[in-house]
Amino acid sequence: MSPDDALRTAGLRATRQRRSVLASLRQRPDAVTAQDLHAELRRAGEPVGLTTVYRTLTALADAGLLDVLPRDGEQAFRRCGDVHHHHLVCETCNRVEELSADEVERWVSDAAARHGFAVTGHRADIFGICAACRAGV
Amino acid sequence: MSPDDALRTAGLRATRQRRSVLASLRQRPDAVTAQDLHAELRRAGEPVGLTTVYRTLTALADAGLLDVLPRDGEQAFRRCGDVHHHHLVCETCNRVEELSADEVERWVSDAAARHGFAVTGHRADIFGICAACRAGV
DNA sequence: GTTGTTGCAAAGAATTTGCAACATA
DNA sequence: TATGTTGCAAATTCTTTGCAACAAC
Repeated sequence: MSPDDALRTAGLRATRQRRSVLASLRQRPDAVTAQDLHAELRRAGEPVGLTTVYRTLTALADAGLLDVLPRDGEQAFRRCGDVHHHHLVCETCNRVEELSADEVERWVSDAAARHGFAVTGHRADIFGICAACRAGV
Repeated sequence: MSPDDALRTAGLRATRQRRSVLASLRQRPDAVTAQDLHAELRRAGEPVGLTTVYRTLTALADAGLLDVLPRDGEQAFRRCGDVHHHHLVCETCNRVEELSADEVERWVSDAAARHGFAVTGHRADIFGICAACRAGV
């Protein structure tokens, strides 16, 4: 999905600021804070008001285009490709890898059905230490 | 695990305030905010300073006894029975049911091994609408 | 042109810290 | 008794809002 498509999906106009925010999010697989993203854009010479960063991230998260994670006292956002969230997270370098998982899909349907739930989404994260970090890189 | 054991595990002394916080957490399956927990304890006639609530929740989360979730702009905490987190969350009433799942355990090991990760933990959440909420209760 | 968006400054909340009195082991 | 804990008030963030200038459709 292109940045402009994403914005359309969220019912937002395509502005320079929002494109910058989306472009930055696309490049990073890990979660980022509004404060950090604001600082990063400023460093990159594409200044966007902190207020706008907050409003854009919140709007995208409301539209279901971003996941929200807690990150010591702050809210961190990360893009989520689709309705299914399967991640492998390194607790040392915070890098995130996407996973695909048929077993999980099946488990989700079965478990929800057993409990009488209508599924709207799911998330499966594995936390660990990646090979590079274990090697001390 | 008893409240006092939990505190010992976290390397904390057993005080009246911390026991109150833990007792309150035990009774609720859903996540709670430091602010809300503080108000609740005050209503229950077991006043604990807001500062202490924050410090206790943070310490327990650091010790791995609590999960931290984002809850619009605030951090919500919920107890997690063990290292495995499998929840069925109703997006309407926010009730949380615990799940067990062998399929998920297997998937976790396999996926991590394929990517060279050393697993430290995992989490699998299913979001949906529970039967009661769908019935309009 | 109409309506949505931006960003500043200010307000509002959440969370943390300093420190003296107090409780636990 | 030695050390960890509490809670108040103050200080620090993080996040939201009011509003006038500006940009997208």
